[in-house]
Amino acid sequence: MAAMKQARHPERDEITFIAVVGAFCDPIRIGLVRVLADGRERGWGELRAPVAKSTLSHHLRVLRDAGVTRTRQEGTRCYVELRRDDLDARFPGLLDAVLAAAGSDDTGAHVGLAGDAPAARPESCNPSTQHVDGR
Amino acid sequence: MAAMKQARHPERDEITFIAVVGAFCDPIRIGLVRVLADGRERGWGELRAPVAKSTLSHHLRVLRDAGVTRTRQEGTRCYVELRRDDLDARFPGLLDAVLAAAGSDDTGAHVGLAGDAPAARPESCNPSTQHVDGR
DNA sequence: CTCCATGTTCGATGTTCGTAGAACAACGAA
DNA sequence: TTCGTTGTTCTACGAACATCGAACATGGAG
Repeated sequence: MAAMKQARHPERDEITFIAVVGAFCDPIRIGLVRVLADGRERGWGELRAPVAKSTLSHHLRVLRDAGVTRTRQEGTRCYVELRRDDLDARFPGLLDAVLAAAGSDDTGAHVGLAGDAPAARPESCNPSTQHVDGR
Repeated sequence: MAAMKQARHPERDEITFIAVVGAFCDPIRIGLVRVLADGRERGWGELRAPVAKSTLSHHLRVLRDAGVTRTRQEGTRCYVELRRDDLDARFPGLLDAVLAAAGSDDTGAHVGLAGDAPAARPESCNPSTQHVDGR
């Protein structure tokens, strides 16, 4: 995989409030959480955020270390998903309230999935023009 | 009052998710919010936090600027209270979820009111009898 | 008016955070 | 093996932040 060592995820009981809230403090990370809010696992490559890949990797690490997401590796790819079950068990209602609040405020709207807003191209595997959009 | 200029509080509609979550990121501020969670207005002097008064002033300002608390001045004293109504209206369920989460984690436990906290204040006595009955 | 108590603001300091580019590591394909 | 893809880690830098002490401003008490 792109990562040599599989970062460890905190156990459910090791998830702390401060770490979780800290993870929610950044618009990029909130956007990522919102993208993952439907419960589906997403590939790294699907994620679209207006930052360098190293920065995106950093944010995903913060989310993972806080126990907000779970990262899985398969071949050269990484897949990320929300740890909704653990978060709901640890802090009941917190995730839902945060998602609702962020949604009503449209926080993190500049984060999305590959092929969304304008003319959503359902073409999944299309390695042609992979130009970095940037905004 | 101790403050020459009355800082303005954001209107309900001006409260943003990021500002609120940012205010919740610090243990001291979470402790303050927890102390105010019972809905009662508290005097500045009642608050007990392990920081310098200028630092406490700073944290109270962050909370106020974020729209989390409301500060009122009377004479030389300041009184602070939680803007629960506005927060609940703006972000339903968020405050309750945060309070529950912080409570279960005991985040900000080192913040309290005059006349309770078990440790760390052997000789708190001030000339002026600051006896607060407390709860 | 002159102290004194109460907070705010300013200046300084050390730390954390978000960000990006470059180097690196691991897997799949040619 | 060599190359291309995919992420992670390293390093660096500027901005933001938490913290404190000192100076200041305001209102009440004497």
